[in-house]
Amino acid sequence: MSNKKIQTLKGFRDIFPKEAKKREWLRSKIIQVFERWGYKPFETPTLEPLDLFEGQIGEDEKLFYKFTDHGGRNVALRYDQTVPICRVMGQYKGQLYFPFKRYQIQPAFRAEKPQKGRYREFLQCDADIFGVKSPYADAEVIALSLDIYKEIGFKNPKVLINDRTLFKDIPYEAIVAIDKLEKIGEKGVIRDMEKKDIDKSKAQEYLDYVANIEPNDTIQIILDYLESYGFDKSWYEFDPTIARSFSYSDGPIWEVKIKEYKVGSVLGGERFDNLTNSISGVDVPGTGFGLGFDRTLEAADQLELIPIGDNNNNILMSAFDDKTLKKSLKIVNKLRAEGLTVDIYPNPSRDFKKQFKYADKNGYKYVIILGEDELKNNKISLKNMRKGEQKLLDIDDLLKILS
RNA sequence: GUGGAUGUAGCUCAAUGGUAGAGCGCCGGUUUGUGGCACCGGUGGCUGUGGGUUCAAGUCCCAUCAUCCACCCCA
Repeated sequence: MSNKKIQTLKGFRDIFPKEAKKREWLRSKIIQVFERWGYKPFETPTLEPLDLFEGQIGEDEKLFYKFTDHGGRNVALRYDQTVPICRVMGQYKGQLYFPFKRYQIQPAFRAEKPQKGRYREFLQCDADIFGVKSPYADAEVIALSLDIYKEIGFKNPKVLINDRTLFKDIPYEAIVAIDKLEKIGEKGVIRDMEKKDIDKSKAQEYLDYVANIEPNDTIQIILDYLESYGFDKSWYEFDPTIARSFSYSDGPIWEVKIKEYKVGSVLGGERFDNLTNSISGVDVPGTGFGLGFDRTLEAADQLELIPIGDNNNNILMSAFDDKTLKKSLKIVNKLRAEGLTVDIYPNPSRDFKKQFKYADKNGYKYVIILGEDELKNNKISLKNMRKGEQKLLDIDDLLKILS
């Protein structure tokens, strides 16, 4: 094997047609729901000044894809969509009318070690409401979170909801540890806290405190909202142990999990009233979520929710030689105008073997043969690849049969 | 960043330290205008890379790179 072989970078993927089709399906489902809820599409640049992200997202700056551009500026690839959209909120303040609802579907880049359900370039679908402090805004985006999973076809999605204000007296390190309760258990959480120099007794105290937290008014409003909207009770739950260790979240926080998908949560959301201010000095409250497209896709795929796109009605027009091709093109044009999918073999050859094989490999149902004989008689032959039958037809009959 | 597993043909994998193989794929033929099935034939490799041990290394040792998994963190 040559050592000159160039391959995709770690954590980056090539997406083949079969996979791309699935992604297309899911993407359109998600957009459909966003649009139905009145959210408007938005896009931000792939590259931003490094300063935008640094300091806003956790303390671990190593995860940024950053470099110096040709003008000597420190730049970073889009790390998430929340921070850039907050930049937008500040930058265009006078031009925006609130409440402002937008959705955004773009790749994000994180230089993490890849593993299952985790890539260095991954697609995120964000939706946020800006300019509304009320918990009803949180309730809306949480309901939206669930509605998307409903629309995709999941039977057991569940949104776990909590409020960061309930944790006001607990240090950040403890919150991070408690967030892992479900995964590592009580003992694990306490061990984790001890590692971060929290007293064992203090750790236990925090844990007990969290276990006994009662839902506050905000949570209650959200839960009522979800119930009124008509979601099944098993689809949402107050969970004081979810913590989403985002440094910028400061109100309701939530994540969506899929019962059968063990990799992790597929969506995470939070209120971030101070983020816009800390980026641009302008006060704009916000709340919303980031949906992990790749994980959602994996989960949907695992549960076989994605319809298998078939080429059942797809057609291959064979190509015989220069003369017949002229006529073939006219026919192909007509068929496509009827909305049919017609592939034409891109290399005319009297040897049809390859062309039929090509049709078979691509799962096409029909092959139209227009060779010397057909041209002479002003007809075409239509072969049904499933049945193996072949008929000699007039052009008009062909149109009738196929459309 | 930490820990573990694995790197052999295009793919999935074999090969007690002793001549590198199979299945699938691909190409050709049985069919010079017909795929999928069947049969026949063929193409295929510096065993990830670099060192070391040995008469002899795909196999043992070290390093390095890559992939996967877990942790960390997150989607």
